[in-house]
Amino acid sequence: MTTAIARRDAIADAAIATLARDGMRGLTHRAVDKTAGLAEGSSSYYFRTRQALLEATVQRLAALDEDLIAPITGLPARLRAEDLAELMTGIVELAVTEQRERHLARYELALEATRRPELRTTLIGLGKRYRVLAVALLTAAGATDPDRQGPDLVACLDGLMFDSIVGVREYDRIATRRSIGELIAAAVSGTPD
Amino acid sequence: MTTAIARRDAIADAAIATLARDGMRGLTHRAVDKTAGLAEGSSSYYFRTRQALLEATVQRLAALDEDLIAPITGLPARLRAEDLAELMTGIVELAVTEQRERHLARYELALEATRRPELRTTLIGLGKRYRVLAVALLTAAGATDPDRQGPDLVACLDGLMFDSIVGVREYDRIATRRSIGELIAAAVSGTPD
DNA sequence: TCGCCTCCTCTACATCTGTAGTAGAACACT
DNA sequence: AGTGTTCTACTACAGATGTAGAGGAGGCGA
Repeated sequence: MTTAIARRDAIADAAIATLARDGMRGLTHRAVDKTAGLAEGSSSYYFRTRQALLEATVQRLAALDEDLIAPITGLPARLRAEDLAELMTGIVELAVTEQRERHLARYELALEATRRPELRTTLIGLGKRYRVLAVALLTAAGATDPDRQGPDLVACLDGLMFDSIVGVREYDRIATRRSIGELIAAAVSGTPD
Repeated sequence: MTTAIARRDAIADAAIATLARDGMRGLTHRAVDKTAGLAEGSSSYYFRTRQALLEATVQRLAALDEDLIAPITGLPARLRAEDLAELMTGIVELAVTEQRERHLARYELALEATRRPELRTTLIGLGKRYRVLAVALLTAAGATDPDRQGPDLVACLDGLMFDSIVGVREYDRIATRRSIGELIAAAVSGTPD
């Protein structure tokens, strides 16, 4: 049975890779089979409908991200703004380099979720996870209005990532570090209302 | 002849609507015909291949955005940060309400451009347009490093928009206005290096 | 060894899609 | 009016796709 789960994960991983490479249009059972190196019909057997395949893919995506988020949740109650900026820069850097594929798939699925409620609930959960984390971190860093600034920060970082991932702008760690530092500094020593 | 251009624009508009409603997967010649209220085969006649249809769609998108950008370029050399924030808030508000459809299509095409160089060049041009404008506006507002902060600001605003457009977060003008004000304030009175 | 059951692969099939050819309508010009 | 030309719409067709069922390989218990 553990093999079946592994097989399902492998298929979901192949779906992520296919999604990143060929987009939503290229995501077919047959393409996933090929990417996974499995016999034709395999993904169609494990996920009988395309909808089921998509749901498994978002869930896999959420699980992968969870592995990244979990270690961070247990941070100290107080945090220097510089350390927070460094942490965020690391996350962004990872996203636009090693995990580029995963995030491309996430953007594809985010758009698809516009039309599929079942995907939306999973993605909303994942988004909330990030936002709660950001609020906690900004609170620990002494932000002026973390409940608003947390979600904003997540959205801004995602925008910067999107730009680096789909745009031409090549990634520049120094500039990114400075930009993120500015964002966090604005939240921490922001103009109080 | 002017009719032919109008017809092409109408088809491209229908393609944008189709893209927003059904995604890249739902963008077929037949679906565009139906959305445009034209006879089957019309879009296939004007844009023989799907690639041609996609190219026309991004170009139409760029033209529509240009109508929005052009009036702003002739702004005064000096600008108060508050006025800039107000301007940007207006643009974002427009994007997430009336122009939601258009921006959904833009995100779809941005992802597709990952795989199609012909789309990429047009979208890159459009992105540059926005970035140059942002640099000019931030310069006029007295930002500390407009060449970096301009593109950053565009990316951040796009991230906020993406969140409002595909996410659950319902749009809140007051909060958005405050967030954008903070972003601009950070750029203007930012920590000098 | 035999029979059974689970898991997987292969195959079938109806439908959809991209693309291009063909025929007719509208129009301009003589 | 007649004729040629351009524009538009319909149709054809090969290939891809979603989905599901049939068949077999391989293990497990008796």
